[in-house]
Amino acid sequence: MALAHAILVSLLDRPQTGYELGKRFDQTVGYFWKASHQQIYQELHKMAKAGWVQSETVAQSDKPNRIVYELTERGREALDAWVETPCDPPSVKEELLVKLFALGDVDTPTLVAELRRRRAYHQDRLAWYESVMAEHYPEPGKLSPRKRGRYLGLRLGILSERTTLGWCDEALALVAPGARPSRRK
Amino acid sequence: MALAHAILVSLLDRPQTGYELGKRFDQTVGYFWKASHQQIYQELHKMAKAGWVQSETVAQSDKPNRIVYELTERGREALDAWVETPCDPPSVKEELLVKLFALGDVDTPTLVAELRRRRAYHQDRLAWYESVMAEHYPEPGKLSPRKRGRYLGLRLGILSERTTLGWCDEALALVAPGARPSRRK
DNA sequence: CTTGCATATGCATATACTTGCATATAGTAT
DNA sequence: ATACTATATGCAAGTATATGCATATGCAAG
Repeated sequence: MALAHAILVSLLDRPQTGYELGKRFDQTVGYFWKASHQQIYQELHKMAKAGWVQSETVAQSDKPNRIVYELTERGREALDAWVETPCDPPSVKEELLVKLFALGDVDTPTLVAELRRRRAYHQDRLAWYESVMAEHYPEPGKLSPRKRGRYLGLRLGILSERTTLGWCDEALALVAPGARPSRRK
Repeated sequence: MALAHAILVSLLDRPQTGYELGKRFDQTVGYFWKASHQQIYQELHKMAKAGWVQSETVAQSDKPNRIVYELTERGREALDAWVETPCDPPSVKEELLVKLFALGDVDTPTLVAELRRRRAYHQDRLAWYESVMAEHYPEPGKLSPRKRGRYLGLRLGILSERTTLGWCDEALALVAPGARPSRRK
C-alpha cells in the first residue's frame, strides 16, 4: 500500500493531477520508487473512494480536462499513521545478478555485454543525479528541513550509483579478464 | 517472469524441492531477489505445466512427501533464451526514502527512530555477508567461473550495505543534528 | 509530410505477489 | 506442560503491478 502513501507525500507540496504526479515520480521519488501512470490513476481512484484525496475537474478546451487532486484531512491522518508504522525492509530485484549466478553455465560474452550496458546505465544516472545535486543542493548544511529529506534521497541515489558503477568494473574485470576496460564517454 | 528464471538458475546446481529452493533463495539469491515459499510453489506448478521442469515424488513416512524438481531440456532452452534478452533495470522500493520526503511535515523523532532501525539492519546484513565472504571466498582471483558469479553477487551485497550504512549516518547527522551518534554494538 | 512526443485520462486484461488458512509430525526451548 | 520451530506442501482470496489499447490535439523535428 505504499504507492498510495508516496502519492500522499507528493501531494503535501501542492495539489496535482495524476499526470503531474507521474512525471514527478520519474523525476524525484522515482529514484527509489517507480510507478507507471496507469498505476497512479488507479491508485488515485481508490484513494478518492477512501476519502484520502478530493478531486476537482478543471476544464480545458484544447486538451483533455485536468483532474486535480488534493490532500484531505483524512489523507493527512492516513499519512501520519503510516509514518508511525515501521518500514518494510527495502525490496530489490536485480535480474542481472540472477544471470550472473548462471555464470559458467551460460554464454559469457552475453553477460559481459549486459554488464557493459548496466555500467552505462549507472553512469548516466550518476551524471543526472550529480547535475541535479549541483543545481539544487549546493550547500546541504543550510537546507530547510523539507529540502533535507529530498537531498537525502538524491544523496543515496548518488552513493548507490557510484557503488554499483565501481562494482560493474570489478565484475567486468573478473568475468572478462582479457577484455579492454570500457572507458567510453 | 523473472522468478521462474531465478528458479531455473538455482536448479542448474542440482534438482531441488520447493522447500529447498525457498531456503536457498533466502541464503543466496535472496540478497537481490526475495520470494516467499508460496510464490515458489505456485511458480513451480506453472513451470511444470510449461515443461520447464519435471518432478518426482519421494515418499517419506514421518514427514510430508518431497517433490523434487529438475531442469528439463526445455527449461534449459528457456534459460538460455532469457539470458539473451536484455535485463530490466533494477527495481527498487525504498519506503524509508518516501518517508524522508515528508521530512518537515511529519514527526521527526519517528523518522530518526526509523533511520536507527535501518542502520542496525544494514549493519547486521553487512556482518552476515562479510562472514560468508571470509568463509567461502577468501581468494576471489582464483575462483571457478561458477563461483565467480556467486562471489559477485555477494560482493555487490557487501558494497551496497556499506554504502547504505554510511548514508544512514549522514542522514542521522542531518535529520537529528543534536543527537548522539548511535554506536551500539 | 509523417513520425513521434507532450498533454491528459481511463478501461480491460494479465501477471505477480501477499496473506491467511489447512494439514501432519517431531524435536527443542521455556 | 506449552509454545515455537523445522520439515513439506498446497488452496483460496486478495492486493499490487504491468501491458495493451483507446481517445483527442497541437507542436516540433526529421
